[in-house]
Amino acid sequence: MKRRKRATAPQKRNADATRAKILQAALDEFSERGLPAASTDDIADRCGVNKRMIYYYFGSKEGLYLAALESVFERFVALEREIDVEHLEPAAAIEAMIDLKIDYYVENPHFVSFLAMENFYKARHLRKSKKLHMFKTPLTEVIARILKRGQSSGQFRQDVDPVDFYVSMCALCIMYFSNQHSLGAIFQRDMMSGANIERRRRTVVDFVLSYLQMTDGARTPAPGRKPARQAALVS
Amino acid sequence: MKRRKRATAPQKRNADATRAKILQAALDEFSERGLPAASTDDIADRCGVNKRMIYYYFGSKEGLYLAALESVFERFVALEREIDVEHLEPAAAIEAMIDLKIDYYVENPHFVSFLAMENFYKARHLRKSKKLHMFKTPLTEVIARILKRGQSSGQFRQDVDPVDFYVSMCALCIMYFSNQHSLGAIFQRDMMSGANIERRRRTVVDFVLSYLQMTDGARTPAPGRKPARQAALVS
DNA sequence: GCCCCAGTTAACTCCCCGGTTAATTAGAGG
DNA sequence: CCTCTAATTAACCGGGGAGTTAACTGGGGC
Repeated sequence: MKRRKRATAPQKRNADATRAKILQAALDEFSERGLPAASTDDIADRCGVNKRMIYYYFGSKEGLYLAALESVFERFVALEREIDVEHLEPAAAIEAMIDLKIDYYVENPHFVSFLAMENFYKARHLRKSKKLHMFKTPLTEVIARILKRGQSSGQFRQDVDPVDFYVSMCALCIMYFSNQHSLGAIFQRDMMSGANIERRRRTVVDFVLSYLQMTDGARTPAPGRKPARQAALVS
Repeated sequence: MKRRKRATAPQKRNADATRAKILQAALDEFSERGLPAASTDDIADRCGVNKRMIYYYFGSKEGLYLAALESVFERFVALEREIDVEHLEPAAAIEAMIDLKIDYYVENPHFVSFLAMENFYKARHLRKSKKLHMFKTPLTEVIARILKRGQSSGQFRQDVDPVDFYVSMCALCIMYFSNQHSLGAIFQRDMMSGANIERRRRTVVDFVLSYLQMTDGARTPAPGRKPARQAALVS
């Protein structure tokens, strides 16, 4: 009799529920303390599961970390895949994407933490992930289409590389959150107050649309612009 | 006879040299492995100094980390303090600041690492620093002056908050480097190739100047812009 | 030439933590 | 009701790493 399937009160002997509880606890622990400082004992305590279960389901601490990392990225990319802005005016579509990103960062600090952590460790684990190919953000293609629409209607400039543009948009959105603590400490501001977040949102939209709507070549070139200094660069 | 002062071959019994060697090793170790994974034994080995010396000079692993963090920030702020762009045209001055930042990030990955690490740990150590007040970047004032010049000559838009603007400029510059590994893995690009860095430099300058030179109100407002959603925000 | 202490050393302690062993039990299938 | 296995548990192990102890020494001051 498999009367109770799962989803009711998860008591004893429920593989999926146990796995899920561990994963959630890992998400919390890793994003709070970081990979090296996180302890498997604490993760087990957090979710009231025997430590051995971590090794039973995830093999090792690193295996658990990788699973947590993947789950965070999967959810993020899934959201970006859902967005539908094809029916919007190009400028409104760009704005909608910025809103999506900022809202996501506000509501999912776990993602911001994992991204920062993973970059600190040179994306060692991300690169190892078999799901890496799934993490290529679908937004670059959405952006490419929006840009094309905006360009053919004459609203947007012509010389925009979608990936490069995506990085810029992303930078304007995420850095405020990923660096909120140093910025907050140095400028003595509460970066997470509603008013400040809204101000940020407006600035980002303003920046991005200014760039896109700037007529090609209209920008005053700085006089005496020195050529790119390749010599100073590594590799 | 204090014949050899220091700076020649630093052999035995040289407090300053020992302290400096430890600090340098700490810089390397912490930025490579992170605060929790860094080991005092390894730091001692790295610079050929007895582990006890770390405790003699810095009190604890955390004390050493704080000293390293402060030294990294001090050097960064010192550089920003040195820059002189008052003689340049406003647009060229902005460009010079962007160049300064990008060059610095390219040449000082330690700074990028420490900044990311410190933010991951919610700026816990930075906030504890007695030198925190020294880390308020002098660039915001420089920026304020440049903006004023650009505004009175009619080249720049009027409604720009210096701190907000600084954050945006900084975001466009640093995120490319702080997130180089995840971006590189996902987009399969070598973010640190000379050509890609130069492309980045041009894009950032383009973004920032487009924003500043955008005539107030010239930007097409997106139709149907929904009002700011305060409700969705935390606190 | 001697004293004294800042600077240096090796050896040690203790505990935390990742991972393992082996025994135990819930419950599905026959 | 019995069996067999997936799931769960407690107890244990070994290594690494932060921090300490106490002995020692180079060299400046007198």
